Amino acid sequence: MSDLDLLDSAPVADESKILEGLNDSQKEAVSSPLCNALIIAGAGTGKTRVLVSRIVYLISHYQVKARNILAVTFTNKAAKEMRERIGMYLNANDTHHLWANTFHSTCLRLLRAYATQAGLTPGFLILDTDGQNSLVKRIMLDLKMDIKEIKPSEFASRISSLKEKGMRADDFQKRVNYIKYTNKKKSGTIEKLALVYSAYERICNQENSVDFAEILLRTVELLRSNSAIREIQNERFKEILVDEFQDTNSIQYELLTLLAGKNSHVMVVGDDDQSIYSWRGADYTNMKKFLNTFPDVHQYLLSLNYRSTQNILDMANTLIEKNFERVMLKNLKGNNGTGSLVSIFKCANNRVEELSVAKEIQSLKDQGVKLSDIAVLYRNNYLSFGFEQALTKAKIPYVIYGGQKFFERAEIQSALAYLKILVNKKDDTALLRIINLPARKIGPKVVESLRNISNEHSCSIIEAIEYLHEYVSSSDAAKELKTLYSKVSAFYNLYLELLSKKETMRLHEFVHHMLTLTGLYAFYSEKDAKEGKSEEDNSRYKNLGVLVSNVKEFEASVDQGEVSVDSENSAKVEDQLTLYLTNITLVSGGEINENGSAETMPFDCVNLMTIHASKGLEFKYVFICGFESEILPSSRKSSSGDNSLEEERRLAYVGITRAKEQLVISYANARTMFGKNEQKGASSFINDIVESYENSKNKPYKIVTKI
DNA sequence: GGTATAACGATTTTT
DNA sequence: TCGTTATACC
Repeated sequence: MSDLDLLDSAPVADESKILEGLNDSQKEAVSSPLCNALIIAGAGTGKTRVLVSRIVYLISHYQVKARNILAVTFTNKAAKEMRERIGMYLNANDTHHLWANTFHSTCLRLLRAYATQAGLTPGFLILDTDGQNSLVKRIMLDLKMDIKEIKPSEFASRISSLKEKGMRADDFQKRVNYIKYTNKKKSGTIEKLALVYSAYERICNQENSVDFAEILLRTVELLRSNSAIREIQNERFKEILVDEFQDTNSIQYELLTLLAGKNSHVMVVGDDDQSIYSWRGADYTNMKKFLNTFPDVHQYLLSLNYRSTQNILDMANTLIEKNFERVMLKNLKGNNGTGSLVSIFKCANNRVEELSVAKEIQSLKDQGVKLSDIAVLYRNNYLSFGFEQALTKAKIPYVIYGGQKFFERAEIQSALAYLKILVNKKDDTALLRIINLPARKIGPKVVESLRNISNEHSCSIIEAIEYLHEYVSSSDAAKELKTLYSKVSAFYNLYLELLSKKETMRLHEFVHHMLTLTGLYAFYSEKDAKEGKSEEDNSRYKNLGVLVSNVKEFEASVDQGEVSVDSENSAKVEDQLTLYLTNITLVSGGEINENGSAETMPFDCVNLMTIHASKGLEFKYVFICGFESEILPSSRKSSSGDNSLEEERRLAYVGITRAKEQLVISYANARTMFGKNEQKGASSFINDIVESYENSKNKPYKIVTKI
């Protein structure tokens, strides 16, 4: 046993303290024996607290070593929160050894450690959604497909969901052949998809890049096929905990079965009533599956709600009762008293709705309510516009969650593309983005010739240029190739210079240098000027500067050891730039402020967001707007799941259960949308609730008419 | 290689 | 309605 291991097993917090303040059912779950367990945790019932306490309990009571525990979440935000909360109980060493991460970073860590065995070249990069779309587009154009008929993004997302079902391109091709054989018609689209998928798979391999779904699928395949590696993980992960289990898809489920060994235990926490991502592949029936397939699953139910008043919970309970496909029926009980009645604003039209909500917020503000305690939620992003206007008019500050993300901006993506080709010269997707940006007279003709060479030699475009360079320096080179090289030589020299400079300076200095040398700074500041953008207001030039700051901040956090450079299994020390690029595609935390750090609002303001984005959050005052037919439930039929009505109901349920003290539900009888005037009226969900309380004297709501 | 014009299409979103 | 995007055309 090493010194580290001794430290590792030292008890950290005393047991009574961990269980202190928990209610009986929470205590039961936290102190569960070492076994497989399913915790069904209703909204606001302290699910994260139970998970955190359980981990601490495993270490202090069962003497499980921190390094033998794996906690998995869906979002980085949730992972970060969990690590922070656990960190308050554990010593630094335990916290360091514990794996508390998203599914994707967990898998990525394994893939980095076993890159070769997984069929990857170390240093592979992650292809984000934009990159994926542009690659699919490139493929479809090459295959002479009509990208108007089928949008590349449509195929891209279908490829992702195939991967999430564990289906590879050749599996899919076989299935398509079978369908073609049995059902002669209507196979056109899927035949095309099969072609695109197989080309996509091939190019990703060539370019040494993996998309999000690939990270999971490759890990599953690695563990499936390599029993030695699988056994190491089984040995290591004795206790596995999963948050938001209702959001797992089939590949994630399989991953869990592969990570858990015969002697491991899996504890999953979830709420089927809050499953709102099935359109993205999430399958809450995994909860039932878990119960039926894992051995001896203990079940725990948390239904005491610490968040909301009983009136709010009654609304939620009444609504969700209409769902038939629930895994576990639960009725949320609160301990915060009855509270005030839920208001249903019945508005003449959307303008009235917007003004009424703004007016109500104004009066809360006048009562001294903190604006950050207020949220305006809506089903669709485009509904935010009217509320923005009304709030602006009333001079009430607000933030919108989930606008355009910093790293998705064109200028940032271009800068990153330059960085990517320096780390991974096989990344043609990145190269094609910037080979002629800023313009350097490398048009489609030149690019085509380069791609012909790269196809011939089955190498990347940069490698093709390298090859050209060598060939041209030899005496009797063909004339066409000489002229071709002369057109790209300036770019090639730039590439070489960047490559060598990269090694001589600090990363953020290098990025700054790169932006100057490539001419991106000049290019974008000119563009800003042309469009009359003031230097300050979100100019692209400024954003490039923010990128440099962000890199600087990243460097500082690496120095402080905050970013885990995995020391176990893999002895390889990652290139810092690779690490940065991976980090921002996988862990980019949304908005970034002018200092390059994760954004927190410096002043008090109202929160505007979709109901989806509000999951996991809570606010004292919540307005759910546009609670109308065709909007909620949405009139659009989902492509895959046919239970869309139940999912929409769960979505409304999630919205309602965000509110702690006061809830306003509003709808408009008439709405101008996309220039057209439409009559909509109350959501069927409102009608259902009203009907349920028809003969009741104790209605949890009141209807307020606004004209 | 940049600009004008037409055409399109518009749930939800994390990794 | 409004923003993005592909295409045609200098």
